[in-house]
Amino acid sequence: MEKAQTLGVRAQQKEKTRRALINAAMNQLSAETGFSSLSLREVAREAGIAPTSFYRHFRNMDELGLTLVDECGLTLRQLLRQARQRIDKGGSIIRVSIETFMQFVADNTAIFRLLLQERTGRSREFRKAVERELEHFKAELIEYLRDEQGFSARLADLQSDAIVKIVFSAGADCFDVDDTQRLQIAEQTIQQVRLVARGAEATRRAKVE
Amino acid sequence: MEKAQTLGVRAQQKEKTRRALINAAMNQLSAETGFSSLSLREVAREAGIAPTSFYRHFRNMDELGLTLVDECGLTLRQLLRQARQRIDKGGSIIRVSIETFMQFVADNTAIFRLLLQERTGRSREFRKAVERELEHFKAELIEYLRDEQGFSARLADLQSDAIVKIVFSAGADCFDVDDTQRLQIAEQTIQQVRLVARGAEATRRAKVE
DNA sequence: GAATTCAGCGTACAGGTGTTAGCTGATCTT
DNA sequence: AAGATCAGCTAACACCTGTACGCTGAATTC
Repeated sequence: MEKAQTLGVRAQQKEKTRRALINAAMNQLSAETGFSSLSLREVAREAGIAPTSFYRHFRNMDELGLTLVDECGLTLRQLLRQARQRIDKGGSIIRVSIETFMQFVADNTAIFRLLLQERTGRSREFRKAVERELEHFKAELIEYLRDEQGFSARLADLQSDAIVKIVFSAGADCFDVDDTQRLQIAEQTIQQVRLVARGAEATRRAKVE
Repeated sequence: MEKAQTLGVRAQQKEKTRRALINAAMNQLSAETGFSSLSLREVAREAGIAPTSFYRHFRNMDELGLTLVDECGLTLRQLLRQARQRIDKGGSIIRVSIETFMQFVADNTAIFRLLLQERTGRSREFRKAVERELEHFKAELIEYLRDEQGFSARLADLQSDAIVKIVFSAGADCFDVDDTQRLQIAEQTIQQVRLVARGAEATRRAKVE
């Protein structure tokens, strides 16, 4: 709002319909259709503008899609960072992080599905974008494992990679599932991550001795 | 061939064009397009039949897609079973299985991508089908861990689930990658699976004492 | 206050889509 | 040998797609 005032009426309105387009795309994603079978015309229709006006905001649908991927990764990372600050007041970092993650998946199923789907689909550019997001998570995890837990660089990397794979994969399991089942999946994921952590711990000990 | 003789000329020819349709779909999948943006007409064209003749073989494109998913899972499982028989003559089961898996991904990128993609996409029916395939792998792994390695049911389940998640996720990392990088990924995956195994081992010991 | 910018619009086009209906002729059945 | 079956065909349909072109009028700039 504050920022919008300095933006001028024109730019303000433009930003508004840009958001409308993004929201429209997300809405249509929540349905059973994947992003690739989303149509420019339908998105424009739902956003309340003429099909041709779409081009005032994005060069094509792919550009919109990449924007969605970026936004999704960003909000998820912010959420997790907040969660980690919360645990400084006590609590298991594994538990809090995973529960936060699962809550995000439940709240933003459509967009998270986009993330997972485009990881393996469509253009190389899309896959790179998603991979970049996953790398962010991995990097933050590595930092934690090395600095706070004192793991070697190699072991921290190996561990982080495995954990990211497990957690995001578990996120995919939450799609056709109700709340109680989701909690079960979260619980199972927590245990699996602890399994990895324990394995890494054992490996470190074996190397030291 | 032997079976085909007893099938009659008509049914034989029908099976042939059915395969042509399946192959056509796989071919078009190898390109950058996901399954959802595959068209009945184009598939029929590549298979060398009229669009309308498609319906003599599948009720719609989804039915074709489900067939593809089933076939993919089947051949992959056969491959892994063969690999496991080979290791009875010595060799690490983890290494051989994962190397076989990675080789499959390299050889059948298109269809494996379908598997991963439809896991998170399109209709619920598709997701169920893929999930069923993943369950097959998990089940075989559980059996091995419980019977051969003596893990408890719960620990075998937890472990298998984590391993399947890691391995399939690693498969997705192989898409935009050359042979040497693929070998690196395989190596890393092997180490990660060993991490999980070591963690499970440590957990078992802790419980026993 | 005049000139410029530009978000959004309407029209139009060429091409693709899934699907229906009905025909043909080879294969199978009896 | 006669009749039934059925894989594959052509023609046609109603509809949706992305995008090019040029206009309008309000916001912005000078």
